[in-house]
Amino acid sequence: MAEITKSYESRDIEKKWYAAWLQAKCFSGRVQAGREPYSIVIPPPNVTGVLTMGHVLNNTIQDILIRRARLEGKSALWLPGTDHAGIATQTVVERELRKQKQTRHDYGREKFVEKVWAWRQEKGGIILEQLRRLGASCDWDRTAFTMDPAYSERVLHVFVELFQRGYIYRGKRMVNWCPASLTALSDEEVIMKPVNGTIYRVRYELADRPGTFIEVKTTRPETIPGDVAIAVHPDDPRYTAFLRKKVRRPIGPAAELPIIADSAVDKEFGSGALKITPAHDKTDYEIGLRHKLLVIDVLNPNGSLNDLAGPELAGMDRFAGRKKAAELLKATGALVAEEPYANNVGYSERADVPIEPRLTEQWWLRYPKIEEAKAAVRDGHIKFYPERWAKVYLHWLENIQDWCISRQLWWGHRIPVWYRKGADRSDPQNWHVSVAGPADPSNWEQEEDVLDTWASSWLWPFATLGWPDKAEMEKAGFDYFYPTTTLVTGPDIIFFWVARMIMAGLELVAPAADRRSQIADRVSADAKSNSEVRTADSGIAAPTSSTLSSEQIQQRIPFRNVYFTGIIRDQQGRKMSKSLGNSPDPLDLIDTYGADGLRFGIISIAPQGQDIRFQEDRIEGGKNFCNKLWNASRFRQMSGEAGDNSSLAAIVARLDAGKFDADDHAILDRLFATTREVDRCFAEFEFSAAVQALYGFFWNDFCDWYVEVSKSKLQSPDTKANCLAIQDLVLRQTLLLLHPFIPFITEELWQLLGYGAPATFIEDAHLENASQLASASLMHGLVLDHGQVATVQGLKAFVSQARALKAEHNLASRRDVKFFIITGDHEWAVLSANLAKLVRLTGAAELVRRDRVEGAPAAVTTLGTLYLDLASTVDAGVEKVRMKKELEALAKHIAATEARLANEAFVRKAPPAVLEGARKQLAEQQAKRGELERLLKSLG
RNA sequence: GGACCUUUAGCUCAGUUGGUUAGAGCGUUUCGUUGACAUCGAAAAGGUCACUGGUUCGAGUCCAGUAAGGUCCA
Repeated sequence: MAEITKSYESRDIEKKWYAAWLQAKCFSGRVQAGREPYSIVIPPPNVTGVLTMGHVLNNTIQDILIRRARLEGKSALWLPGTDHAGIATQTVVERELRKQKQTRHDYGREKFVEKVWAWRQEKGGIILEQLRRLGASCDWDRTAFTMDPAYSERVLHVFVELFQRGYIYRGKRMVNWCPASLTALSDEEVIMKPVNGTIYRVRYELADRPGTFIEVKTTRPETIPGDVAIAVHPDDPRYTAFLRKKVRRPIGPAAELPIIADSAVDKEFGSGALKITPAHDKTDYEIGLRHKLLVIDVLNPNGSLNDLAGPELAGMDRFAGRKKAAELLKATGALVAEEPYANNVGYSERADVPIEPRLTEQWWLRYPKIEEAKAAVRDGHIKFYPERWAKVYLHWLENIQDWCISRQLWWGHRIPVWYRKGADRSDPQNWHVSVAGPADPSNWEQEEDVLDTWASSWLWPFATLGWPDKAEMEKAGFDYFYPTTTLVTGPDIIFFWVARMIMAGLELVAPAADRRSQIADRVSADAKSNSEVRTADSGIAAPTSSTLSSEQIQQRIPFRNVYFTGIIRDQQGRKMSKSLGNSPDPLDLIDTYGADGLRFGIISIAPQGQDIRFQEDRIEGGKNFCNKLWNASRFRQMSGEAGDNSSLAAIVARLDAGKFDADDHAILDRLFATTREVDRCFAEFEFSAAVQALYGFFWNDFCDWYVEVSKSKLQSPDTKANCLAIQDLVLRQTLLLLHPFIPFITEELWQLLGYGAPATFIEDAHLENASQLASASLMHGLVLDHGQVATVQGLKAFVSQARALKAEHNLASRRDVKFFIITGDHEWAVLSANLAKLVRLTGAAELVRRDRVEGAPAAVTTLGTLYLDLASTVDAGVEKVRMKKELEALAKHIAATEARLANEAFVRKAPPAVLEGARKQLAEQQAKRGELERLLKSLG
């Protein structure tokens, strides 16, 4: 067996083991009869993405779950991939073209898309490579991409299917238009931002009564050329006389605008009159519809003003146009005032420019299975961690709006709709909707728009598992792995992705049982539908008009648990972002601290459901922990020959129950308790608590105490073998418990210490839970004495007080000091049974029982009064001050405890255990006070 | 305007159904290289648990309100 080197060097070890795992196909998700499946689909990062701290956290958690599942004997699948990120990717490639003074139009659609593919081949998906550095144990052979031919076909199938089911329609409606990306956006892609702007008070002159005006307030004077009316509330007495009169449009092409009454007008806002510009405001558009008003669009798609805005404004950018419009209004005397105004403006999420409400033809989706989607979460078929996100989710579903799924982009899934050439596109008679396209393509032209990226990734959990093709599903193990077990993602995409996947699964996925009955149904029915996707062998669920049953919901949902991570912030609490440059590069962190160090560090600062303030020193702490683990293993290796380490049973067989002392009982008791605690943490998705429990156990209980007492036990041939067996038992279990968190170092140490069968990996071992551990040891006659934990606590406190006594007298480095102790027979029995360890741990020459000690510094412990043999050098004055201080603190505690016990209500109502505890405490405190007082007196 | 979250040591955070003297890591001070580890060890200092009121024998923990900061939705 190779020797463990003095310090842990992560780099080579990580490389070595990742390659070995890949070679052995450790990560491939296989259907294994008799094993419970555990599956996760990765939230597909953008193909343009690079690894951020958010990815590190998110993917580390997924890897932890997957690796733990493997150790528990489950058959685990972690399915990786990327999405094509329509706008982002197209923008990246267009930016490159712009450097050569070219646009996508110089290439044309087909050539441009080829260019994007070329970019993707060369540079896309870097992030998947980076995940390997982190140790992610994804089944890379299954790597999916939303633009893969097979995946694309599934996306189009779904479009056709939902179209046929009546969920998809085409319509001219107001959309959120991004003037930078030149495409429509869904409501979710619009971010409301508070903006400090200006509001303009503008007066419109009545056409038939010059000199009389009606005043409105607007933040957008550049749209006045698009005004078609002035609206007031029908019940507003100020304006009754004005109804049906006309005003002159103050700028832009001359026109007379009717004054109309509509109850949508807010009487309280401004003067109570509203200018109506149907092309550029959603409310105005609706008012316009009600009053059959014209729509005058004065903007070009890129946000500049067009000819309809009039010669003074035409060609100007909308913001320049706003200023110019204000000047024009001023010049004509129509501008009453400009006032500062704070309001919320919608911004494009990707391009970060204000969006324009714009009337365009788009494809819309009416969401399917909304009620079932609510029930799935409300009734606990899908569990959210932390739970509170369920409220956010349900609230969104309560107020859900149709989804604009078309995008005016070239990179994406082109909508599978063809229009008859030269015919009216708004008439469905002239449409052909299918995946394959029309039989006579020369008579048709395909829809130019592509689908929203989320309209492909909402199928991710099942489209990556071969759905809906029966043969592909079989190959991918669909019936075994679906519904997936857990989804790990950020709460920022709860609407974008999580909710939509749930609805998609509920509408579209036919689980095995359903598929069988569907086939039966279709055989009996005379197959009227000749739809290409409705084959009896398809995984697509048949359309249902009735509400899904609870059982159907359980089978169709895409995942059972959703874990929402926190958001990683910088020291000032700001979100980490590329533009702020406040995000460390995870790869640098891996270079500095190791992948394990980074993983351990990030998990230790990520409590469930809370945002995380990033601290590099915690990552350093992760590295230090790895080093500690390394060196404790090294100590084990240097302490003596490895016995039979090849299995838990072999190690347990080496335990000798007759040789157990208090420390042996206590460390195993703590090991079992820690195993239980980590179990609980996994059940409740509390990863940072698990890491803390493991850290505390390993560093404090094992290294600081058990390894130290081992140094005495190993000196004696009588206790050595048992002590080494205990160390092996603890190290073996600790490595298993830690492996999901820090996979590389645990694999290396597992191998170096010989805990596995030859040519196996740590993941081939089975992780025993606490009761399995206990029964394994019971088989060898070992019954753990829980009471010894308290004995060891007493010994620890004793050592600590002895050390403090030395430190207070500046003796930390001296080992020749002698301790005396005055104590009872029972206490002395405990002390003498552990004497060699105690002498070593306190750094003393010896510890001697005495009946009397005079004038020496002392400490009162539960095991007796401890004296430092320094009678000649001690400063009685300083000692007295120290003891008086201690007595003061003690007096306070005694008073508090006495008060509690004097309270009749407490004695009557408190549970017996609490009462007993308080009495015992009081007795101990009083005894200690008595002893301290005696010591003080003896100092004179 | 609605919903949710946060407020505990100098900093970043734990604190599970209320129950001994509220914990950890980092930082700070002092001491220490004795054969696992200086990526370490020992000791110490450091907290009116945001505020006010309530429930209770007992509140960091439960309830109500207030304040400050943050997130999402409209």
